[in-house]
Amino acid sequence: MPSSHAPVRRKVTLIDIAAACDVSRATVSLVLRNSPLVNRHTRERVQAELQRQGYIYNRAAANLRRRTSSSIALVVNDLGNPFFAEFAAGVDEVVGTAGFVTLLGSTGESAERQQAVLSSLVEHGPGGVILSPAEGSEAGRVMDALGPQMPMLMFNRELEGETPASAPWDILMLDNVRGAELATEHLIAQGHRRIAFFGGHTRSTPGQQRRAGFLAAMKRAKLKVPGSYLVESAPNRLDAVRASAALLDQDPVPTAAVCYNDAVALGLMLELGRRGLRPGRDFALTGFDNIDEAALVSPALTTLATAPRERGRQAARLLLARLGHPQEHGQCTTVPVELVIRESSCPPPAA
Amino acid sequence: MPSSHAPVRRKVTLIDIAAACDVSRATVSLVLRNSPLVNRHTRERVQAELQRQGYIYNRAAANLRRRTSSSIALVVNDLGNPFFAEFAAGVDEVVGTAGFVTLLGSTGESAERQQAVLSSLVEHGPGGVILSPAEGSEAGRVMDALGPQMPMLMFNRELEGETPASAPWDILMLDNVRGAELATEHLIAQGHRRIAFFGGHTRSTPGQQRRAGFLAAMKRAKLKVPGSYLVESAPNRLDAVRASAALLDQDPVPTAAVCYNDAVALGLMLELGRRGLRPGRDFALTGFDNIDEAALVSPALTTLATAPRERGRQAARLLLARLGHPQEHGQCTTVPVELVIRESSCPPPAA
DNA sequence: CTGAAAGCGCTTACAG
DNA sequence: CTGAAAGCGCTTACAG
Repeated sequence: MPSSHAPVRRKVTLIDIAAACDVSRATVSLVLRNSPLVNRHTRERVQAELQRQGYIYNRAAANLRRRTSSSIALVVNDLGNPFFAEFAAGVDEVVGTAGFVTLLGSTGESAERQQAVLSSLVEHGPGGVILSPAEGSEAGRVMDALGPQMPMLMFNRELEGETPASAPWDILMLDNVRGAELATEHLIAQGHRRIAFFGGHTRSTPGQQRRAGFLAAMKRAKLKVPGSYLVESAPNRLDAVRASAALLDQDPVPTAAVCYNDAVALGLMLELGRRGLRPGRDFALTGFDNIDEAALVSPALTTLATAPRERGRQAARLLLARLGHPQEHGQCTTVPVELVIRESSCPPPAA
Repeated sequence: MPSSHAPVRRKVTLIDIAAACDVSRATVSLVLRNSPLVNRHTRERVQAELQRQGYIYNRAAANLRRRTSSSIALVVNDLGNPFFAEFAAGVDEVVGTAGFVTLLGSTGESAERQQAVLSSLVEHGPGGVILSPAEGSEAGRVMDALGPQMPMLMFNRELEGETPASAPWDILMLDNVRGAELATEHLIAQGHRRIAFFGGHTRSTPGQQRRAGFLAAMKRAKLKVPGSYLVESAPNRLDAVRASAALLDQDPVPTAAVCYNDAVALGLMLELGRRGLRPGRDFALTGFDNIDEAALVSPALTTLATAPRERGRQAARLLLARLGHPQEHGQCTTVPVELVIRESSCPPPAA
C-alpha cells in the first residue's frame, strides 16, 4: 500500500531540453536512444543541451510508457552469510551488466518476513524475481504475493506445498545428493567405517539432500549408520560447537563426519581441538561450500566447492533469458559440485 | 511474444477495479491509501475487488505522479567482503522497514565501474544514495553522475578532490584513528616496545587514519617506529600471508603488530604458525573489525569492534532523515569503535 | 462522499 | 527528418 515518501526537487526533463533546442520532445526522445532518424546537426545540438542542463533520464517514466521493466528483485535469507553474499554479488554483476538494476530484499530466514518483502518488491515492478526461499515458505503464498505472471527463479531450496501447474518457475539447485555422496565415498576410500553426518536441519531441502547422498553412499558400501550418527544443528559455527557433544560423546564414537557445510565443520574442528583431538589426524571431516576459510584453516578442510558467486551469475542469466518467454518456465538446473580434497579428511587413526 | 494458447493476462489496474465496482479511479485510489473520505460500504466493496482481481499497486506510476521516490541506492565495493555484506544487510533492514526498496550496485573497488553504476542507478530515481566509495573516486565525478540535488551519504571513506560547497553530503566514518590508538596503547601496556603496523594500503582513508592513530600512540609513548615497521598489503588474508615475510624477516624483529584489519591479522597468524611461532605467545597482534572469526580462531583475536550491520542501519537512518531536508547536508558522524581484548595480544616473550 | 479532468516524464504510431 | 497527440497507471485539486 502507498505510504508517504520523500519529495524530490524539480528535475530537468525532456521538455526543458526540447524548449532550449526549439525542437519537440519526440525529437529529444529519439536522440536519447540514438535513433538514426534525427539528423546529425539536430542530434548534436540536443546532446550538448542534455549535457549542459545535466539531464537525467527518468527510466521509471519510460518503463511506464513502454510497459517494460529494468529491474530484477533478489531476495535472499541473509547477506551476513557469505554464501548468500557471494551469490548476491554474482547476481548483481550480471543484472547490472544487462542494464538492469537489482532490487534487494532479505528475509532473515523468516517466511513471514519473506511475504512482506515480496509484496513490497513486486510493487516496484521488477521484470522477474530471484528467490532463495526462507525455510518453510509455501508455493501458494509466494504466488499470492507475486501474481501468476512473474518470472521467477528459485535458488538452493524448493518451495513447500503444491506447485501450481499453471505457473511453474525455474529452479537452480546444487547437486547436494551427489556432493554428499562424493564426500562420503572419499572418507570410505580413506578407510573409515564409522562415519556420521553432522549438522544442518532435516527440514531444509539441502539438508535432506545431503543426508540422502550420505546415506546412499553408506548403503552402497554396506556400512551401518546408527540413528545417533545423524546429528542436527543450525547451519552455523556457533550452534555446531554446541551440537558437537552429541556427536562425540558416543560409544563407539565415529572416526569421521560428513558435515552439512563448512561453517558446521569449522565448529566441529574447534570442539575437537578443545577435547585435545586433532582434526585431520585423530578425526576426519569434510565440509560443504568451500568458503575462503576452508583453504586457510589448519588443517585445511576437505569440502565441496559450490562457487556461489558463479551460481549467482548463472541464476541471473537464467532469469534474464526467461524474461521474454513467460510460457517456457519450469526448467530445473542442477549444478554439479566439486570435491576439493585437503588435509582434514585423513585416514582413520587405526588404519 | 505470448502464444495463442497461453494469452498473457494484462495487468490489473485501478481502471479494472473501478469498472468492476462501478466507481471512479479516484475512489479506488483513495481506498488504497485508506482515506477516511470513502464510505465504509464502498471501501469494503473496493477492497474485496482488489483482492479478487489480484491487484498489484504500481508504485512507479504513483511515484511519477507524486514526484516522490521509494528507493534508496546502495553502492558498495564488494559484497564478498563480510564487512560490506553486513553493512548492506543493515542498510536494507532499515530501508525496507521504512517502506523503501534498496537498489543495489557494486563497484569491485573500481572508480570507473562506480561511475557506470551510479549513472545507471540514478536513472531509477532513488531518493538518496549510500556510497562506500571505491578507492580513488573523485567528488567531481560522483556529482556529475548524481546531480547536485541528490541526498548522499558517504560511508567509510572520503571522496578525493575538492568537495563542492554547494552540495556537501553526509559522512559516516569509523573512528579509525582512535581505534588504532586503543590497540597500540593496549600493546604498549602489555609491555611491547617494538611494535609494527601491518597491512592495508596507505592511499585509502581508513589505512591512513589507522596508521596515524598507531603513530600518534607510539609517539606519545616515545617509542621509535622504523620505516620498515610499516608494511603494506592488500586488505585481505591472502595478500597478508605474502606480505608477512617483509614484516618478520627483520632484525630486530617486532614483538607485536597492530594489523590493518582482522583479515590481515589472520593472514599474519597463519604465516606465524608456518614459521613455528605461536601467535598470542611468541608474537602479539591485534585486528580491526571484529569479524565472527576473530572470536573463534585460536588464539582468539584482540580487535576493534565496528559493528558493520549496525553501521548499515545507522547509515540508512541518517540518509532517510535527510530526504526531506536537502539543504541541511554536510553532517559528519564519526562512530567510536570498541577494543575487544582477547588472547592474541599477549605480553612480549621476554617480559 | 464521489467523479471528471489534468498531469507526472516518457514513447510511439501517425502525419506531414 | 520533425511535430502533435495519445497514453502508460497513478494522484490530486476541484466541483458537485
